Amino acid sequence: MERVSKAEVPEAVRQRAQWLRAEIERHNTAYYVQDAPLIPDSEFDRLFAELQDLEARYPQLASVDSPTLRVGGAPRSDLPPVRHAVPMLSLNNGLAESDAIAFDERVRDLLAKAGEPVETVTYACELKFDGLAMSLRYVDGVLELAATRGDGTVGEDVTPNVRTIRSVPLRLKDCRAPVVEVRGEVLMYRRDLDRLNRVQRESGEKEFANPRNAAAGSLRQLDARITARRRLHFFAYGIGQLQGATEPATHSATLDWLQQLGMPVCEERATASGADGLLEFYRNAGARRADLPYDIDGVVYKVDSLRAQRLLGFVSRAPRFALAHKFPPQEALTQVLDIEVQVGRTGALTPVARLAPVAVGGVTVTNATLHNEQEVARRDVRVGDTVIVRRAGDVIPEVVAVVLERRPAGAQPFRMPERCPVCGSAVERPEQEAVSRCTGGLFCPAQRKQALLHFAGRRAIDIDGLGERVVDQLVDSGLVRSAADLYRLDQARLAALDRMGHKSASNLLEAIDRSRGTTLDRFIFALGIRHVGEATAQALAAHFGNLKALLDADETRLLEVSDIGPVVARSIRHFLDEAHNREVITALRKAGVHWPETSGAAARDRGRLSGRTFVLTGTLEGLTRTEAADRIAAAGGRVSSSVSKKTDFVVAGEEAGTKLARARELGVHVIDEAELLRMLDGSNP
DNA sequence: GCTCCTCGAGTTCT
DNA sequence: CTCGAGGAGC
Repeated sequence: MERVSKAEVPEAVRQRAQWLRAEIERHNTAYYVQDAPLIPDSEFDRLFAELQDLEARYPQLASVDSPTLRVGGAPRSDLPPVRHAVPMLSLNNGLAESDAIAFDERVRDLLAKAGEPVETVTYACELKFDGLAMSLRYVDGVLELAATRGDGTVGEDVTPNVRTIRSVPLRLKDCRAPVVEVRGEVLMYRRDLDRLNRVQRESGEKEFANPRNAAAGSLRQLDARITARRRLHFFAYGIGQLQGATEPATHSATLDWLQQLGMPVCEERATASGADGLLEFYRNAGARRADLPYDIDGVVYKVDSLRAQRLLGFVSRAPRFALAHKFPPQEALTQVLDIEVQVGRTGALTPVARLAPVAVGGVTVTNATLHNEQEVARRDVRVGDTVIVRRAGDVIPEVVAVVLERRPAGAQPFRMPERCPVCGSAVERPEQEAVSRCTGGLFCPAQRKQALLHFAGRRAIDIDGLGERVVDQLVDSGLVRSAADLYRLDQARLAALDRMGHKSASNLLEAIDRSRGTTLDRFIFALGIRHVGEATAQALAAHFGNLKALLDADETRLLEVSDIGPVVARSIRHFLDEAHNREVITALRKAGVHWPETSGAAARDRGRLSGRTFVLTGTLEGLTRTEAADRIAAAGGRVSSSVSKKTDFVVAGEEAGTKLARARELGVHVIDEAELLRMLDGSNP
């Protein structure tokens, strides 16, 4: 045997630990004291985990003042402090499924060591809300004190504010216990946050980055009337101090009891057996996540038996009987490598942030739109900045905020170029409009390319295989200048292009040929007239019946079409008066593009769905959305894009989103795909 | 003149 | 999917 000297702590490690401590303290202050987090939770958790890991490997590093031994920061001074009778602890975190499995193993291990082995542990599973932890003290059944968690020992008195939350009972039902402290979470529903942020934006106040900050900011208002205007919710998930009553024997029974007392308890809870049960709950919650009206950042497992909980006890800052199993972060930090300006079909210039690739919510994000100049200015995003990127319930990533303190020296504010980055034409921004536009028109290659892509689009002329790559090549090589040129392409010239084999060339030619047979509304839509989208194109086609009537119509005639007003009429007339556009239309017809024509308003709705308005949402099984829309239209029905009182039916498929929710709100009839098919078949008009 | 309803346009990634 | 703005109805 040999004596092993105490492991030296390398200097680099010591310095890293010191830096981590300072950094964590700083963020704690920002988060708890200033209500203004500098970095996303996921980033904070990562720093915290790294420090914990270092301290575990080099125990000499652990000091009494290490932030790993504390729960949070100091309470803000302008609200009265409250000392919790029973401390409010935080939970250990896990991200991977293996963390849940390890948790279950550890629990069984410890219970066995404590002399009470259990084969399969029963757990109470709940959602982990993205809100603010709160303790409500009821004395003789009456709400007497409401306090935030603060640092876990001392929080802040926010009683007047909490009284304004409608779901918090001011008096418990049939409660004989002299003192009950209810622990739970205050949170804000997503739609209420959106509403609040709109108000903040309009009044020039700062917006809240997420529901938790909004809840915290709202609760800490010194004027409770402001809190009352912000719609907050409360869910109870446990008990602190309890006098004059015995706590039920299991955690799930405690929640039932709280519910009987009139406390709001989230219905999304269950008991689960063993690690498999935990993972099932986790996956289930993950799938339901987008449907919930509030944000959750994971789930919580607690050993259900209170007796077992007591045996397991606590480590320094968290109970051993509970685990917070988090979802992959929806927010991440990354760097803005560049801000590029894209040119759209109408010449609109859109600044886009090129980002260092970063994983958010399961995908790698490299781009995020910055919408327009005002938007960039509002967030003051600059090249070189470190930014918080979020992929919320929806799919499209957005830059939430800039981490100002990581801005490199000399970073320049973004300026919209005065000349189009593609064609060099002047850029104009009409007074009072948000978007800047390239004035180059079809002279600008970018606009020409976008116009071609629009023309070839699925909902327009529908040329399969004519994507961005091919259009780029066709335009750059000078083969194609307008949509009409597409119909003059031949095998030899196509195959001469890069990465265009014989097979794909003939496929494309075939698709172009197929597209010759179309309908008038698709043709009108394909032209890409400003302010004329699918619906307006359909209205025009139905009203005029043939192309000549449309070409000959003056503004007054156009105004007779429903849904067409002065702005749209002028835009159509302007487009059709342009010699170039007339030439392209003529050339297209000469090239054999054709459609059935009628003499005018003859084709009146006679279908069995005539007069009915439909809205499609979610993924249908047998039909694509486009097919369903076409068939409804063919039967005389109308397909609209948003749900309102005037909607007759909402057709909901899998993973239906906000439209379904709105339909329920308005009491609009919701049907499924099978029912739609029955209506189309006519068995049930 | 105000308000609600719809449509158009722009956008990400697999 | 969301925002902004055009259209229509009150």
